[in-house]
Amino acid sequence: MTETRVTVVDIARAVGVSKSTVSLVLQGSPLVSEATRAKVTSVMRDLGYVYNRGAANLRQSGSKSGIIGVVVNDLTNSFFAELAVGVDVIVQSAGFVQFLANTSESIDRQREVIATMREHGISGLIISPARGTEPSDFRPLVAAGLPVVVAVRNSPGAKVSSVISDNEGGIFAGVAHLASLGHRRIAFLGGFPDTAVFQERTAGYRKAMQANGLDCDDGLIIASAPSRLGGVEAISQALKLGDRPTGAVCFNDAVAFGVCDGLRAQHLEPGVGFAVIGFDDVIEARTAVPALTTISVDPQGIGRRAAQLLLKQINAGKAEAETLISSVRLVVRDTCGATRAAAEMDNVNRRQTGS
Amino acid sequence: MTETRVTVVDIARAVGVSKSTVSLVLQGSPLVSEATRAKVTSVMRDLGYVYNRGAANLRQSGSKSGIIGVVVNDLTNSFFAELAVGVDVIVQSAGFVQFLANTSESIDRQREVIATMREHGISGLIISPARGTEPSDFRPLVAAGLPVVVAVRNSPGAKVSSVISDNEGGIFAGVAHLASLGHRRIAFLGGFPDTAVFQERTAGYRKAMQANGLDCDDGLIIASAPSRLGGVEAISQALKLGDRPTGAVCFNDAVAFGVCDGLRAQHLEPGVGFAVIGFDDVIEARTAVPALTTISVDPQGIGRRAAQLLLKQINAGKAEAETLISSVRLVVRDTCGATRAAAEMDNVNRRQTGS
DNA sequence: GACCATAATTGGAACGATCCAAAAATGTCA
DNA sequence: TGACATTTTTGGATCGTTCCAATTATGGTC
Repeated sequence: MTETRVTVVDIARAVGVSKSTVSLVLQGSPLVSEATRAKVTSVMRDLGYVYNRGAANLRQSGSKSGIIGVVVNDLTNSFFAELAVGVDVIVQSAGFVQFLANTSESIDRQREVIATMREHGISGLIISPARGTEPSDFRPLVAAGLPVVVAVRNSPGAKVSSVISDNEGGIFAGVAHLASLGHRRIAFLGGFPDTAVFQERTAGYRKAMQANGLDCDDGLIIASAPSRLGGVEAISQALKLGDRPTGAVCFNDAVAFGVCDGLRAQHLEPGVGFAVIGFDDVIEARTAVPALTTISVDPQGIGRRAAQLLLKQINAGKAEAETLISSVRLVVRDTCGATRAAAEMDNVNRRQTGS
Repeated sequence: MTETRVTVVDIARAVGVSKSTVSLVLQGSPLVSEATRAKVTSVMRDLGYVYNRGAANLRQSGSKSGIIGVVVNDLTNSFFAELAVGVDVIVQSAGFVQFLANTSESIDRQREVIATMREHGISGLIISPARGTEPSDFRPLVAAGLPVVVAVRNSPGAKVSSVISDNEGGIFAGVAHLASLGHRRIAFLGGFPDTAVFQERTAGYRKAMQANGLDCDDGLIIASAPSRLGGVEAISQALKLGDRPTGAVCFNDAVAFGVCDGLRAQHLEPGVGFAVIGFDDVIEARTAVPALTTISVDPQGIGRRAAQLLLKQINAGKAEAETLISSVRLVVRDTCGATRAAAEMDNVNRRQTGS
């Protein structure tokens, strides 16, 4: 029920020094004698003093508030939750705090959230932009000299740093794997074509098809919502093609799961009649049946690297826009047919019943 | 590259009014004329003005900073990620922002994080305390008049509000379900006994055993780490008992998955030779094979209610400590044997091969 | 046009810290 | 002891906003 909060002046009065001295203690200045420092800190503890950072960075020029804004588009997606944790690890150990907000893919909410963060004087921003974010949306931020790092979703054209995963390389590896298993007609399923991630992944697809001497028919690229439902739609469309594909790399794991659902509806078993590869390696990929072959990315690592990059820029005052590409790796499980082929070799009689 | 930030005085000068008038516009005061309001807002936009909230709540007595601190013990656990999202939904729609931090179950980190949040003048705190948090840890917070809501993990003895799930009722329902399937020896597996959650869940277990006329032998309660590994250990211990249990309710889903692993190691199939019920209903519970029967809680709902409770307290100035209990429900899937019993009835020949 | 009520505007003093130049205390040495 | 260097300490002034009392503009009425 202490109505009045304790300030430096209260401390100063109690100790018998000036507020300037207390301030110096607060900043750990070497100018203050050991004796007074001890007295001051002791009294601070006794009176239950809490530092008022708002008042502090009012005086301190610029915004060294020590707050890092983190904006993600979907925190319920464990991919982004991991990302946020990665950021937090670095940010906390650097003595900063994290301001986390969720946009739920809403541009409006994203705008509001960024505005509020700026009002609170964030020292930097890490953002996984909502779909439809324009490069120009970052303009006022960089103009104000605010360090910004874009994570996961690239924003070409915006003059900001970014940390993304190796979308092209990942899909390339997936396609190459299917080709090595003997597939000739390989589809790319899912994703919105108006996103940078889609562009990068289909680029990897095209390169891999060519590199493996396969026919790169654009009809084999079927866009859809990047969701389970989108996957169902994409595969049903793919199976209607004249020269049916025998396998597919998918935009992400959600699409891949949808593709598996769609295959079963057509009495095809993923990994037997049709090979499926996802992207992300979400938790369920491991535990699903059949387990999903997928491209594994390290969201926490991306978060950590984004945070490091941002801190570097904050300390450097103003650095060049820089792009980091986080490597990915193919995790072979059951839906691509590779393990199954080996198992069948082993015992022909297993698992006769479908459903 | 605009070195000097734009302030109300700049706006005032540009428009030709006093800073006080600009301030009134900022607060949406009805005292200012429509004409000037329009001019001011327009100039604010032109000059790219950003409101300095720090300076504002320096003047505004007390801390109506508009920041809600949220502390969770493990954000990588989707349960807590969902909780944070639930909080965010309410908090954002009320015009507040969320300050999210992760403690990774570290008391030290929790202390640091709370201290930093206070320095930034949070208006309230929602916390899922790290293991080992003492009720006395909340003392200075409530003493300072800071509204606090404890979520998920109760902290009996601390004079703070809390939102928890119906641990007792959930376990009661699980035990009752197993009893209705004919089980007589039912174990409770996993969890640290020194936590409030454990106490509540075992209380539900004991009540249900008695209510169903079953022998409530304390030897059937086997504690362990609340993890997959802990589950493996707990079940191996349970199977060594003289009068072996035929089913178990587990502390949480992670333990339940571990129990399934342990059963298979003993050539028992979950849901056939032994019934298993989890708690939480994490995402993997649905997709695992066999799918986990579990007590479903609604973490996002808990988050929302915690946020609502906190906002109520913030607005009310100072309210009584209040406890909300979020209801749970039993989700019957495969590991309890109920669906299997039905399926066997249907077709005796299905699924002969294990593993 | 004088009067009044109401509407709109305005300086200056806060808020709680930091910063700076300058003062006071302390130590050193001839 | 005095002169000087060095270590500690200290009053304002300041950051960008809100608050308050006081001032000025506006409109209506007789």
